[in-house]
Amino acid sequence: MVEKPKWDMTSDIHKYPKPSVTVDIVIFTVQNDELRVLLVKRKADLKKGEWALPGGFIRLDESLEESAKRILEQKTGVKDVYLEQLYTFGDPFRDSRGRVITVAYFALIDSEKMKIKPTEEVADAQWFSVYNYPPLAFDHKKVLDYSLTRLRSKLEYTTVGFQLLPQKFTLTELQKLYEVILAKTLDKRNFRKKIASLNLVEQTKETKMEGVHRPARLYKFKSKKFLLESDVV
Amino acid sequence: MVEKPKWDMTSDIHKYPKPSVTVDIVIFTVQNDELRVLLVKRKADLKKGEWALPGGFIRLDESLEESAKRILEQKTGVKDVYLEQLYTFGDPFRDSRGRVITVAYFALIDSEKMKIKPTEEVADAQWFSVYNYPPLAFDHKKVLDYSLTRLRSKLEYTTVGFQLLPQKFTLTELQKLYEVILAKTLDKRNFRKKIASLNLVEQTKETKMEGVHRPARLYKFKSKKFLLESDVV
DNA sequence: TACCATAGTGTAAAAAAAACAAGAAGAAGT
DNA sequence: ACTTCTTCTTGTTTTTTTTACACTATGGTA
Repeated sequence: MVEKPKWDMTSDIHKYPKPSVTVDIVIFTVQNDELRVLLVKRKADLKKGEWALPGGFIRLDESLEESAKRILEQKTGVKDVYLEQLYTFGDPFRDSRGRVITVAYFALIDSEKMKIKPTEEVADAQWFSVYNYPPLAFDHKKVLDYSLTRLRSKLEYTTVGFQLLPQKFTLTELQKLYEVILAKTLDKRNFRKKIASLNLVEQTKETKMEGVHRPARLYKFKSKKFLLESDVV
Repeated sequence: MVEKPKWDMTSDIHKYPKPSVTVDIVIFTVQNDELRVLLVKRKADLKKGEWALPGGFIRLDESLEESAKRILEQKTGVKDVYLEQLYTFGDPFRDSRGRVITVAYFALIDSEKMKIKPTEEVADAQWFSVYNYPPLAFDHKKVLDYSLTRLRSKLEYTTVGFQLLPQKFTLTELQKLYEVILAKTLDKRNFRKKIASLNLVEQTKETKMEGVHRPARLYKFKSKKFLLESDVV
């Protein structure tokens, strides 16, 4: 066992007042043709019973992203999801208990993973439509609004959207996903032409029957790595 | 004088360990057809004499943006510049003195304002080409790299670039600005067509003589407010 | 085998982006 | 006053990208 490196606690920097720092995560999924966000009912002293974004205090020996992953796993039981830093909110009085700065992340979870059974920790977590959710504690509405804008924007010029689908999916499902998030309808032929031109997906030999009609071809992403390439900035 | 509101210091949240939080600013300007960044020589105990991004510890009663503005003014003597939150860096050991999380901002200063005489505070600040600057302390190279990517990206789909020019400017100056930041040449006629179609600038009646040749028409932005409209996300 | 519902596909028009060159204007030198 | 020098200014054609739009294919069920 390696002894963890420590800091120079005698340094002058420790004379500056320190704020609390939390990580809050906006976790999106698409379920039943609806864009949903995960909210938790607060147990902590302040604002008990109110709904809020899942979050928690960072630990000093983990990076911000590690904090986010830890909290994400605690609250949802899932790992290995798309996670991206969103923005840092730090109004002095956004929390009456103290100066609390929160680094907001957004996460995308595909509908398969999302079905994972809730642990005890997760008991009071619930999915809400982004168009219809209860009042939120702190400035979490602002955080949610902002992340929704960002998600829509990134959907247009990156491939983040793919993170919300299971490994194999039909083109209609993919299109529906875009339509649900962007809240507008898209032309089927143009959409397929676009996807084809991006050269990111390939046919499988499987099909999927969804009702009493012609079954749809299943597709898969060509490469997982490739997905993040265009996500810089 | 109004008594400042305070926090509930008895709350449980104060039992969680707190990191130090700083704000670092990547201040860009364009000078002599070069994209430059402002760096300061460190006076503090650690890494004394090394170059770093201007920055400082936040105060608990000011917002992050207020902190950034304060530090910006201390270091450059200028106010009212374009300022945008970039990213928050928080690797546990990015600073050996303690856990220090830094919220990075980037600022754009036009070449006129930039000429402001340095105060004592600013004595050891210096502009460097983004292609040729000294080794930086901490993870500031990473911060600078990231902000450069972001600046280039935003230049393509927003009007941030206009922040780097004085009130009145020629179209050639505007084009040169884009060329310098994007590090590529642009077609003069297409560039002007584009600018015209954006409908953001208007002719003035003045011209500017730059050498022994035909003088160029000066333009100005139609509205300052308008500039930020497309800067969401 | 007829019906139902969605899957799957191509072409033409419009808009946006890229490629490309010549005359205009002012200053300086003759 | 006119020639020269250097940058300013402007338009058309081609290519690429985006949008609009409608019919046939397929498998299951009645």
